Amino acid sequence: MKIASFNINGIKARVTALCDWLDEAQPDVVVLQEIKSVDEAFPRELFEERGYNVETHGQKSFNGVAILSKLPLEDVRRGLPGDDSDEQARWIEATVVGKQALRICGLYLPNGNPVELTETGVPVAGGKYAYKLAWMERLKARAAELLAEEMPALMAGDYNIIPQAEDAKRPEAWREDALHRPESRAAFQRIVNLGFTEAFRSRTLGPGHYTFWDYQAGAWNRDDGIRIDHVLLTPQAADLLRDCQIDKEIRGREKPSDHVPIWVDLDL
DNA sequence: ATGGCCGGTGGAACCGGA
Repeated sequence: MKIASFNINGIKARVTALCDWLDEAQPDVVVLQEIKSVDEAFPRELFEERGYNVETHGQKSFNGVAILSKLPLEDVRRGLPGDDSDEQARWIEATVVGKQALRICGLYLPNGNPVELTETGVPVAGGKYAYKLAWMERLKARAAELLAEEMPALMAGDYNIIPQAEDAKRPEAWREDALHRPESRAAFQRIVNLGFTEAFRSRTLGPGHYTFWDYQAGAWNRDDGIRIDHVLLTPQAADLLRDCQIDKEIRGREKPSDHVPIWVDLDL
């Protein structure tokens, strides 16, 4: 079963590029981020006519996540638990019903910039960096629940985290950035440390593997990228991992997203 | 980070992104 994650940066602008990639890559399941659309405006027919079941969790203008699945989806949940006042659409999960059930979580983790700190180095309450770190605490809590269920499950999406220096072409440029600051990396590592396997790094070592290239300053032409889209597997899912790849060439096409898909192949 | 952008909104600039 091939399961992909793709931050499309706006469904309206990405209809052609997304459908072309779906037709070629033939993923069984895709989690999408930044659909930037309300549920009613999402062009679900385009995917239904390709055999996908469609579940969305959108909002106007920003954020928004979705799941496309060729197999039936059950027990769909929208919104990351832990803060009822959080209005941002960044989390959707569902169970894919096949021979064996697989729980799939799609996430769009907050960017966190600009980083605002008090004189004592504490993130300013109400600021974007504090929101990012608080969101990651909620993610850790949900992640721990997932592990406790002891079933094949994964959390895939745009984590907006550069885990290690080798995950950026120019790591020094990101040292103080919300994507790579020590607090951000530590929060990501704490989640992995609960018992997850980071799919890509479990199979591919070394620098030069990226999932995002900025539209600005010729970043793509310089291969000035960062690796910020990740797939985290529970032990029961990690045991089924056959492959994990980044579809890099997508970035060089017409009207691309600034992210490219990452996918895993699981033996189920 | 950066020389250089892009998408959405709303119908011009501006916000948000990473």
